[in-house]
Amino acid sequence: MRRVLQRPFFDRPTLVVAEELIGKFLVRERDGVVTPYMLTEVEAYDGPKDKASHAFRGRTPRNAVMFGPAGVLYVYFCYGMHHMLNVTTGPEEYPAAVLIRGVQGVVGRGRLTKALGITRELDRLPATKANALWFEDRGVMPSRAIRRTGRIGVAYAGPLWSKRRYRFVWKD
DNA sequence: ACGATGATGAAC
DNA sequence: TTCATCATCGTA
Repeated sequence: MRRVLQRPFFDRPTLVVAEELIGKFLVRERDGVVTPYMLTEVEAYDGPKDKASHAFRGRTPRNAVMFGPAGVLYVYFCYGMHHMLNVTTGPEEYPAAVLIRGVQGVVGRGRLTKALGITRELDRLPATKANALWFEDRGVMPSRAIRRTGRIGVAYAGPLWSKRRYRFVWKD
């Protein structure tokens, strides 16, 4: 079984998409080489009231893609040296996305994008076509023991938002 | 614990 | 046009 995840998968509540992405595969094609990576760590950024989300202060040129349709890549540059990879979720006009924090063998968002060669060239590209970067269901059963924790690196948003268990990690 | 390093967005 | 901030990481 090998199925490219389509818009209906992403066009659901962000927390549902985030949890279900664990155990799915992020597939990267570079120079004709296709490499699958099983997703092990993600975070949800959910709606205009989420103080930790880029969308909290409304639509800007950078975050506009979060307000668009689901299943689109959102890649941005942070701390002057790291690229962050997200995929948009939920209906149009509702700003939400899932941050990809780790895959099997590569932990950490900055490291992940560096290892897979992900830059803003991929920003705003659809994640639903088998081209450059996409997601697949390869039939791996999601672990029943997915761990849920607060999100990392968002203390500035205050305890209410940083402690919400919007982070999903494969049980290992 | 802290510096690197630059895009971003808000203020002026 | 400035300026503080930042969904981080490596070194100490």
